[in-house]
Amino acid sequence: MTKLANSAPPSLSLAPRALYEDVAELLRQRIFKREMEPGSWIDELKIAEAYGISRTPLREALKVLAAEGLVTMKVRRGAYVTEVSEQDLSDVYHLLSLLESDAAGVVAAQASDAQVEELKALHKQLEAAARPGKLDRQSFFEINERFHMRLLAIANNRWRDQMVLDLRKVMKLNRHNSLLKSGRIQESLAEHRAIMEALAARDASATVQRMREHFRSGLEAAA
Amino acid sequence: MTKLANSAPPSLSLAPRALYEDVAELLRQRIFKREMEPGSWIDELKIAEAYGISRTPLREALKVLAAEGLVTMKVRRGAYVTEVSEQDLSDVYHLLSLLESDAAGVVAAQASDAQVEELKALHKQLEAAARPGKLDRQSFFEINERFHMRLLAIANNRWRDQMVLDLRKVMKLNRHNSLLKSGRIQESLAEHRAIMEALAARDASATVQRMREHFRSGLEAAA
DNA sequence: ATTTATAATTATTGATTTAAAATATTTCAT
DNA sequence: ATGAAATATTTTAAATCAATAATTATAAAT
Repeated sequence: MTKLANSAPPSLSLAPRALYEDVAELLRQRIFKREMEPGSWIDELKIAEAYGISRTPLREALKVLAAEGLVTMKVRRGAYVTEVSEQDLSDVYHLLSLLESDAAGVVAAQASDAQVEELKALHKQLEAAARPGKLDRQSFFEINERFHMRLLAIANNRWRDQMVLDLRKVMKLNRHNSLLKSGRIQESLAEHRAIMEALAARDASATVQRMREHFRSGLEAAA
Repeated sequence: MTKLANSAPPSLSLAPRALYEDVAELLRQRIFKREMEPGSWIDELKIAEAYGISRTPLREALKVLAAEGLVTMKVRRGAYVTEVSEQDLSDVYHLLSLLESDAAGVVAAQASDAQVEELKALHKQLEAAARPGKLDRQSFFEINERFHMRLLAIANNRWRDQMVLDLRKVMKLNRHNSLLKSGRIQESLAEHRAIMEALAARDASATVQRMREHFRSGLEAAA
């Protein structure tokens, strides 16, 4: 059984977290791993007992997950892992595309030269990871993820960051959750290249457009 | 003192709500009315006592408000009403503009004729409420709100709905929260007219564009 | 005999109370 | 005036109590 009690000396931990935060993170991971399946009810008593905690922090954690959309609460019935329909998936993907494309436009328009250089460097790593004959899928996915996250950070809107984070969590509820199919790495790279070009040219509307297409391709590939 | 206990017969209430939901709504309203000011700490004991409830449902309510961005939680320090900076306000407004404009585009492209007629009818009411000499500000604001909400509903993306709802709540934290200044009702009406035209013509990109401009004008007027 | 409806039981969530841990404040000594 | 220790306040967690929904069993009717 997973040990949950904060056994580390509290004085040493710089950013102490409340128990309900830990529980929320633990449940998140279990949900993503499909150890808890969409549609299945969450038995408070059982889980609290399994983790050796009381129901109070667990219930608070469930409220947090409900706000993220990962679980759904029914009054007097409890919480169950949210089921996402194909429609939901498409809707969420649409919003991710909208938000991240907008972020890309903001970056093209307002980022410092140093920040654009930073993205260029990440893109270069991406090219390297996808070099024909030396393709490293794992690296490619990781760097791709970093690129998107760094772009968002540079766009500098904490409210959007939070929304994108939550939406990505919902996407993870789906079996075919990857935003990037392994079959189309070269296509994806080409799209990234186009985005990078527009970004370097400080052409905001072109950047937005190309990021949208990047997402559109991703969805079609997933369907 | 506000009475909180669900004294109504449970069997009669069609959608029974948990106590923490009621508490969350109550706190929301108090925050919006500035009875609780941004930056001020929330004393769990005092509030629980004042409402005649225990701290547990109050704490669960605070988790919900935290997810909405209305309160901020600090470990071992408790919760305080979120302070929104000018930057935050501008960021949130930007996202509202992005999301609602996108929704307008979706409606232009996919709504049924009946749904467009519905919006036309609302717009007609708006025109009536703003008729020179017979201007009814209160009505205008209400109908305007209904129009935007109906548009969102027709766009039919529950995830976006939720995000817009939360963002609007954050906007309300600000003193100058109105998305529509009373000084520019005629301008606002003209913008609405332009949106309605593009919508009726089923011109999605024009609809998006004009909704964006509508929001842009709103922000400039607020600054 | 089978199916449906109703009543009683059981299990689970919702809320309160109580106990423990951490932080902030105050007071006293240097 | 500054710093340390003690006190008080406040949050966090656990345990207890209450209310509601789900289930099962029983009985009646077709």
